Amino acid sequence: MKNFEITENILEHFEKFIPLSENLKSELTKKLNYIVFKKGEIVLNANQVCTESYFINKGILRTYFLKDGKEISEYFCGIDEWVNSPKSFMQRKKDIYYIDAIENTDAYFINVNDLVYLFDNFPEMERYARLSMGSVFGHFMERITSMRFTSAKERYTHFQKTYSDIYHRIPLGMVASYLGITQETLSRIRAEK
Amino acid sequence: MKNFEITENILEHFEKFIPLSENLKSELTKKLNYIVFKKGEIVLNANQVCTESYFINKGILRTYFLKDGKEISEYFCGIDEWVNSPKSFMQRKKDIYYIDAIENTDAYFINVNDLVYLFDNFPEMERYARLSMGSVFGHFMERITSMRFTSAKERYTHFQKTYSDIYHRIPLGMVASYLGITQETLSRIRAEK
DNA sequence: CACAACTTTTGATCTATATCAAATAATCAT
DNA sequence: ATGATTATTTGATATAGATCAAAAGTTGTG
Repeated sequence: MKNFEITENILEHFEKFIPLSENLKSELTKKLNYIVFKKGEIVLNANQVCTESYFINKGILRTYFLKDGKEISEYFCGIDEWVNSPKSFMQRKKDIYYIDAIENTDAYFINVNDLVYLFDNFPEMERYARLSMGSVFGHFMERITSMRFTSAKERYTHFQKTYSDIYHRIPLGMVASYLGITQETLSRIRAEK
Repeated sequence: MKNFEITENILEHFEKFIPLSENLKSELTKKLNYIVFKKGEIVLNANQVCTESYFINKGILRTYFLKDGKEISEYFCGIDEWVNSPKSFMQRKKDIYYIDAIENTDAYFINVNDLVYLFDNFPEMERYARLSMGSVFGHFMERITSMRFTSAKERYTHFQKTYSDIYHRIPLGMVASYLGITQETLSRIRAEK
């Protein structure tokens, strides 16, 4: 039995991009499920197909991969953001990314088959996907620039800005690998001012 | 008078993602135009709204911006790729990016209003946009990783792979800024092996 | 609540790449 | 073609941030 109240904020999220017909609203409510993760819990393992996309209602999920046995954080997602392993989810392939919960996290999720069903039956969902993806694009470009031409300290400042609501809740080591610097360097940067 | 032969390869490109109805084919043919740029020519200036998206038929276009008076290459596009200033084009805002021609370049182009018309009237175009954007996503993620955790030499090798067909036609200085290293370092990397 | 297991900090080197400077080499316009 | 620009290479030094090592702090669990 689905709780309508629960799905309110995610529906509002869709409505930032497209108008929702009653029909689509009810289909979304049918296809979306709700799940709770405990801090530290693995949401997705590497080397398996990511069949669900998660929309965070509370908490933080992280995508990471292993390089020389160490966890490299790829990105963090907080409230009102979608998380999945992009290539894996869209192409139904295995990929290197893990997803885990940095905090106790509540999320909606939708299965890839149900999403495809929505794409096939509600063209406005295609528009939603195009527009919401577009808004992520700019962030990626900024990050690439940030990685190329700024000092460790500037990158940390930039990180604080782009993740202003959650940055203080993420452990230092994870932030360091996200920024492409060592923990020691990040610790010194934090210490200095 | 539109030359149908000219538009063949771009239509084939669309058909990699979506089936094209005769109707959509004819609309696309109507909305697409053709333009030729000479080597060195500016396609788009910074600080003005990018109203056209270019699909390259021959040659190379480059997106770059200025940092401390120096050109920083953002990306290069060769045959069968779309080029525009993403934020500017999608949000009709001014942005910092320039586009110029690295070689004599022939391209189709479409105006943003015509593209919106197509999105509004052909839902399959929304799907095309979603799918083709998705394929760029993976490249962005790889590049971010490449920037964070690899040496200058590895980055150059990665660059040669991702731009295997055009990398040797791009001047060294432009490649260096794309990789986030100095010309001197890149020159030494090239010299060594 | 105590001790084991992480996480963060601090300190001492080391190194890849930047920076500065100048010499060649390639390209372009007259 | 020929000199003027512009791009690339080569050399000498400087430095941000890595690496290695160990201490201090924090967190979670029986």
